[in-house]
Amino acid sequence: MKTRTRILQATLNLLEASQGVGGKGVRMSDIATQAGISRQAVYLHFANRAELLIETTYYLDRLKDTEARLAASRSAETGVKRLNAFIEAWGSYIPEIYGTLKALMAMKDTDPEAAEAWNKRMQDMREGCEAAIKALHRDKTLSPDYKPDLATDILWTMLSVRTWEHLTTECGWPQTAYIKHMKALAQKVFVASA
Amino acid sequence: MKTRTRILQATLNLLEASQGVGGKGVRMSDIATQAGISRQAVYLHFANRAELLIETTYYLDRLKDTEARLAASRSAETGVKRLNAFIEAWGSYIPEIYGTLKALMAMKDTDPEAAEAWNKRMQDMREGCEAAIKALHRDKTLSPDYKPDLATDILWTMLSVRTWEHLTTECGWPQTAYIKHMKALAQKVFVASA
DNA sequence: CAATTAACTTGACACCGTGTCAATTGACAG
DNA sequence: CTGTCAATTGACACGGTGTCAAGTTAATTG
Repeated sequence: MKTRTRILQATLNLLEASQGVGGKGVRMSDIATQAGISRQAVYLHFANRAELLIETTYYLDRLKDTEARLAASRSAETGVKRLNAFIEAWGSYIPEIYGTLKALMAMKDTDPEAAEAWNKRMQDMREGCEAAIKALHRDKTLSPDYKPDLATDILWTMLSVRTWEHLTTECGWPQTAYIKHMKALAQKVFVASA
Repeated sequence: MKTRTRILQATLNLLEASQGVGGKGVRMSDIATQAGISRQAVYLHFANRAELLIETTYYLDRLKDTEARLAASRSAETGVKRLNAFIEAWGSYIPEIYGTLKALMAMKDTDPEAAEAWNKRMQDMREGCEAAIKALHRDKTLSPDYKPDLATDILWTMLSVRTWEHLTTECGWPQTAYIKHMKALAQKVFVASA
């Protein structure tokens, strides 16, 4: 296994682990140790912490095959099915990548590159929301209370990582409840009542 | 003006200002300079950065008279009015305290005392949500789709600082839109359709 | 008036984590 | 044998927090 990959994998392991327990920041030296190399050697592969974190998210995407997951929602026939499939896909994806996303979120406040990477990811996610809302709109099943743009903003916010974090961590919802209630809520809010 | 108060006021000014522009962390030395004293002197009044931040939030509460604001929602006759009054009161309060809350949020990830202070605040806020939902429940106007506990969780999440942050910063909603749409959304989700 | 006390100042320093640099080692390839 | 690549070691700068000791200043009090 290439050293670069070992570093990425080590980062992933540590972010995953620290998220559950202490939650305190994973250091470059921790990552190096876990990867079995010296701290300085990490910098032979990644310019800085921000770059490493960003590359780790790409590595994760490859591992989890993000694209394939979202394909399901794209092929749904009706707008309602598409909305549900998207919530299911994205909602199930969050817990798998949460550790890494959390580190990126923390970093975006101080590092402009991290902020950009984060924004790009969230913008991609927004497109998924927009597509689901537009599918409803074409089906004439979008609630007349909302124009597509507004509905997209609200859905995007509902499905944000922060919202997931709040419901599962602060409210203690199990993952299954999150998916279930989010689907129901989206239905109630966005789908025109028959 | 007592030095302690000057420090608190300086902290407030800087948090308010940095939130709008750079957003980068306000340092102890910045606060000291702004208060017109030496960096070390700050530690004569506050044990550490976390304590200073926490005390600053209390200072803010006193300045803004938080209690009085929430009184309005408590005196509403109907559940629906209470819900609206609470959204109005809390929703208008957030932008006034956002700078300070943001600093506290950032700190809670590393400092256990800050985490506790944050949780306490959010728990207080949750009580406001719970009271509004219970008022709906007593009026028999709570949507049959939700038990009070579940509705409280959802309202609490909807009105969280993170949600406000997302809608105003990421989606670019003006404050007026935030209040308007939150009221409408809460109505739609929680109030039983006549 | 002299002594004390509280609030603050200055300068120095330890600790941590990030990032950099120079010199060195070991392995493998032509 | 020589060059090169990947990694190692040790040292160091920087920024931010927090601590400590010694000195100043002004008000308080016997």
